[in-house]
Amino acid sequence: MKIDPQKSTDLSAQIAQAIRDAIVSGELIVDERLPSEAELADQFQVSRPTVREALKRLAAQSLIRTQRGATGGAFVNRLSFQDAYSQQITTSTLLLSMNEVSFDTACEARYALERACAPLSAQRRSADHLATMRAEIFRQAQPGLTDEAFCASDVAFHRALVDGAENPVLSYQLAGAVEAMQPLMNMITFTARSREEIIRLHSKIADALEARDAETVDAALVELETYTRRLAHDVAERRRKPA
Amino acid sequence: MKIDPQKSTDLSAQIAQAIRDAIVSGELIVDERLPSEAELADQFQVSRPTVREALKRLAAQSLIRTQRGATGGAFVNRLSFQDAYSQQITTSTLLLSMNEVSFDTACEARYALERACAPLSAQRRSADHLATMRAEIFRQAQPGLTDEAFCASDVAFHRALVDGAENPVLSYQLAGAVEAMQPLMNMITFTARSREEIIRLHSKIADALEARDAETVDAALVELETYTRRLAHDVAERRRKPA
DNA sequence: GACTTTTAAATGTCAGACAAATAAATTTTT
DNA sequence: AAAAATTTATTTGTCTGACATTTAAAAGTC
Repeated sequence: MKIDPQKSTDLSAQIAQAIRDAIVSGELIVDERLPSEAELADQFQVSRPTVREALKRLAAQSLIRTQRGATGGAFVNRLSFQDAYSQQITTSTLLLSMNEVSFDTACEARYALERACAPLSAQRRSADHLATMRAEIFRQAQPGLTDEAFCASDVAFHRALVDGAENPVLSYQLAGAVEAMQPLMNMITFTARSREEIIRLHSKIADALEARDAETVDAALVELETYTRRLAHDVAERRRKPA
Repeated sequence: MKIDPQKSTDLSAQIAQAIRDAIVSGELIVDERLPSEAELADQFQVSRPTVREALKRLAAQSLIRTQRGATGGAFVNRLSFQDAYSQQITTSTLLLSMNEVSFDTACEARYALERACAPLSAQRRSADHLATMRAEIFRQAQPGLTDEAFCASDVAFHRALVDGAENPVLSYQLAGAVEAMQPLMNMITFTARSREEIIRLHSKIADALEARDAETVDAALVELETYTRRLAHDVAERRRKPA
């Protein structure tokens, strides 16, 4: 691991990259302890604060974890699906909120991906997944539910659908697509009528999954996508020329 | 923005989280300048190195960028699709390499997602996308191509397929799935015979996309998935009881 | 007015120190 | 001898203060 002191970028960024490369390439393996901050400072010929800045960069990506004390230090972290999930959700959410991505574009991507899970989910969903979906449908039918709570339940429903495919990689990839839509969905006001329709489609999906009927799940997802986009479109219309 | 000095976690982590929350919630908007490090140190009642560690954490996630000089400082960064891509690829790659994800699982996820793009790509692909795909197919047919180069070209081919859907959100989500497979694919030795078969299927995909025939694209992708999994399976077999 | 120089403000880096946590080694007590 | 308490060494976490470097604006000069 070497750094180029001539380079224009920050030393801490260079050091972080050097260590990151070592991890990605397998030179440093999971749970391996890195040299102490003092030793790293020596190796890279920089001060300890600079090394620490580099380590914090890596910690922010969950690539390392640190422990204090006699046997402490920085250790290569096994990136858990959980950590990967939350990073993906943060990144996806920010990406959508900062780049004027149209609702249609995001919605299209989300449903395209979700439909990719549907056949697998129809094949493999457990009773547990089904129970989660039914429970969320029940919650969505409660009167007096806020729009935010309705959206959150919607996300939980769709996550159960995705998780039903029993493929952790797929669940991970979808987490961003589904959760990042929530802020966009929150702009929609769900009337009693529209909630009813959504619940109807959710039920249709749950029923079809129970029957392991992939085609009907797909059809219901298409319907749901169309309906959601219509709702968003109406909101946009009403905002353009209000009452 | 407040932090709790009682909390057990690092001060720099708490400060980073406080600022991150402010960005995600929209309290801090794109291109807005954060207070200087000295001012932040004052506000949070910590020292400047601690503030700097927090800022480096945020920089590692591309949430802020820093500039030196008189009008410099830390600015809220507009998360570009490019930045989001690379983060996703790094995370996905590490996730797969560190968690003993089976080739089958990763492969299934990848092709499920890719097939989700196929209909859109058949509808919208430009001549440019097609040209890229043809060029990569041509490259793949070159004799003397290393396995790594063949894999890289394979990735480029599939990226063109995904990009053909003309949905940046979809491209972003797929980037991880497609690129993260590359290290796994690199474990396969591509014989002349297997390359021939892959090229045949790639050509079939390109032809179908040219004809805007979504169904054939889908069928070819299924074939390709099956074939790829068979190849990986054979490698695993051969490794278990060698020659 | 155009060019050069100065200045001020900000980040980048360094050195050295102390605090706090933690496990191992040592000592004391039972 | 075993158990408990204490000490010690190591490492990260944090602070202070300083200087270097970069950069744009302000001041000065022709």
